Amino acid sequence: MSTRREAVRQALSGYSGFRSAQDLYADLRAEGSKIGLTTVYRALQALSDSGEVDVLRTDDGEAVYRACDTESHHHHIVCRVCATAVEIEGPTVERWAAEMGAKHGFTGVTHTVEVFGTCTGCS
Amino acid sequence: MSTRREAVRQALSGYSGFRSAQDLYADLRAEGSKIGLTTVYRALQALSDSGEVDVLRTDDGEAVYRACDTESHHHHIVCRVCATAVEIEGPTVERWAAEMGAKHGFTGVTHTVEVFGTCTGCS
DNA sequence: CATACTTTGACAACCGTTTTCGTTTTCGTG
DNA sequence: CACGAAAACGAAAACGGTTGTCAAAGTATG
Ligand SMILES: [Zn+2]
Ligand SMILES: [Zn+2]
Ligand SMILES: [Zn+2]
Ligand SMILES: [Zn+2]
Repeated sequence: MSTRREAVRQALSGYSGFRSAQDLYADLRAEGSKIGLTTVYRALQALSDSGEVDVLRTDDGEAVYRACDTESHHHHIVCRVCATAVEIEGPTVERWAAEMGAKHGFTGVTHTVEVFGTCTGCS
Repeated sequence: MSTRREAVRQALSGYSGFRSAQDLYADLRAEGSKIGLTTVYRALQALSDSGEVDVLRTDDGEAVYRACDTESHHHHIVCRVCATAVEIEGPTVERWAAEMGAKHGFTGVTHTVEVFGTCTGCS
């Protein structure tokens, strides 16, 4: 694990919500780092490949990242205002997705689930 | 409803799966239409605003559209190979999302759910 | 026709992301 | 420590999907 990648990981860990590559780049530069945008992208790609961070696309196509507490499969409920994310797990939705796949004859079924709302602090 | 917008809607209706703006543009030009790419984007935006088509983002950030059978809230199971989509509904997942929101004190809870797999024809 | 209003499409601009490529840093070895 | 190979780095250019611009074409109304 290179120093730069570690810096990106730490910058991301400082937030409880999702953060874009450009946000993280700005954060790191603001605190004096001489890191390049390219390296931020590379670090995030590597971290997401290894399952250490979650990635999702916003409605306008931007990729946002989050350092998750667990590497096992889970989902998030994200505040629309402050972007704070809470990790949620649910056998219910896992079972439901699998059943839906089986019911329609699909194999190798996966799913993406995101829940949005306004958190207690923001409402 | 202008002629162009109707043409886009029909081009989209011809498929059972999700289709990108550029795909639809190519389709229309291939069948002789002189439509411009800008107009395709405008038509899709209008159609999605009015709830007549569903939009989602692929993992690489491209927006894909689908003319849905119903305008009410529902989800899809999409074939990873041929992009055919089947509409699915489930009180289970709706209830689960609402419960998760309530449990963590979130208000105005919404959700996005996509299921992927390989359909019978492609596996 | 004349006028006002809307729709269209070629083209350029935009913006997040990826590629390129020359430089710097890191690391194993003598 | 010195050396060379390999990996990491960052600036700038390229890329690709999407959106903005603006003049031309279409449409309705009187
Ligand atoms: Zn909040
Ligand atoms: Zn799941
Ligand atoms: Zn298929
Ligand atoms: Zn739902």
